[in-house]
Amino acid sequence: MGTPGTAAWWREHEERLARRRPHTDGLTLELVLAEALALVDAEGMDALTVRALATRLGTGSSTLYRHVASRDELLVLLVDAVLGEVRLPDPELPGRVRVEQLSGELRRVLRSHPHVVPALSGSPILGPNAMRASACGLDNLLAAGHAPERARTAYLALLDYVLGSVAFDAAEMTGEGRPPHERRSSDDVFAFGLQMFLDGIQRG
Amino acid sequence: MGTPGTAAWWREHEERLARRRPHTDGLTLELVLAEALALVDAEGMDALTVRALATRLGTGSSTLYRHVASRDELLVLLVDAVLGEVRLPDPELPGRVRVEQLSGELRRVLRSHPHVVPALSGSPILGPNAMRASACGLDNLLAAGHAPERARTAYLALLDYVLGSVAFDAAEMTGEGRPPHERRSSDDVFAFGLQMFLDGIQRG
DNA sequence: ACCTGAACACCGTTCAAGT
DNA sequence: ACCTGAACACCGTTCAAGT
Repeated sequence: MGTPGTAAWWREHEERLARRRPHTDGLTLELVLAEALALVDAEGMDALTVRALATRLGTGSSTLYRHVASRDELLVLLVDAVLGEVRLPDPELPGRVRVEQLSGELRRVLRSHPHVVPALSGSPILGPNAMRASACGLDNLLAAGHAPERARTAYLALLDYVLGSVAFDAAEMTGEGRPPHERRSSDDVFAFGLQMFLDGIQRG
Repeated sequence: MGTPGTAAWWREHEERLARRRPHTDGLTLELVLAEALALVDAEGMDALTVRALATRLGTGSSTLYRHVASRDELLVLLVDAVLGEVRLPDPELPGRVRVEQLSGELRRVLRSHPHVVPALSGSPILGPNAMRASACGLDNLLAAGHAPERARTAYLALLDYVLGSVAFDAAEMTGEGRPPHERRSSDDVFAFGLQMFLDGIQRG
């Protein structure tokens, strides 16, 4: 079945979903993922054990393996479930505004599930919700007037920046141990970097 | 003793190192970390179990706890050990060149230990080697002519970008499943984003 | 005092036994 | 056929017993 998170794995996973038949236990993959996210949000990633999740769902751990092949697979699905919360910007807006809105929205969603963030760097981000946001991100840069080649490169660089700003929160040194006037809120840092990057590609 | 990776924890850790007395087993923290890094580089982060590391060092797992308080602490120390490989740029060079060189060097070092990268987002990055590179990064931007406030913000944004490019470029869509002419090497993407950002702050 | 074997309380995962 | 209790092979960590 391949490694969870790869493009080939996602293809097989979508197929499996398409031909799934209802389980006789009351569970669905959607319920499992919703409960997993609630558990991670409430108690952190270490608390997401197969056993703890099963208990919250009122079953034994082996039952969960009928919905998910492994804990790794669960994490991959969880990341894409979170990305499903991203709302795409109004396509009537100008390209640069859409770029700003989508970047901010991705950041907002990920920061609302902080314990999921470290899982982002564990495997590729190629699920359906990731691809949906990704296609939008590329479109926005094309709409902003960049040639396809350049738009793609800019999109990838921008994604690295947005994900980096969430994952590292400026490596936590925005503040700690410094006098208040030397602190930057991570929102300020993010907005600054985003503007500098967009200014850079605009005038290139 | 506090959570591994926080500023307070690092302070206590440095104190503890200063007043440590030699162990009668042949082990030192440095040896433990070197072996841990070799193990992670060779077999990945999951292979770094306390037991496996102990076996490689020719002891039992409980012996390691005389050098490291927990596996979490080991990971924090491992990240800083990797950052110790970063070579700082020649201070005679112009500011922008130094910014480019330090960014590229940080990226190079982290990519040479890919299995350590996910651990970067697990805790703050505040160890002595991190701080050394960090001070250099800020200096470079000051030398490039930016006011202190702006230099600090730009430094934090740039760090997010560099770390993001390392943590996520593997994790995504620079290529997989696309025709060759649509692929970008992640080095191209990184260099492009870096130039756009530096152009942006230069003309601001 | 220092070290460490053996034990404790977990964990992800499997599979034979139940329905 | 579907489900799942009980077991397997681990894991990080502790601590009493050894030197």
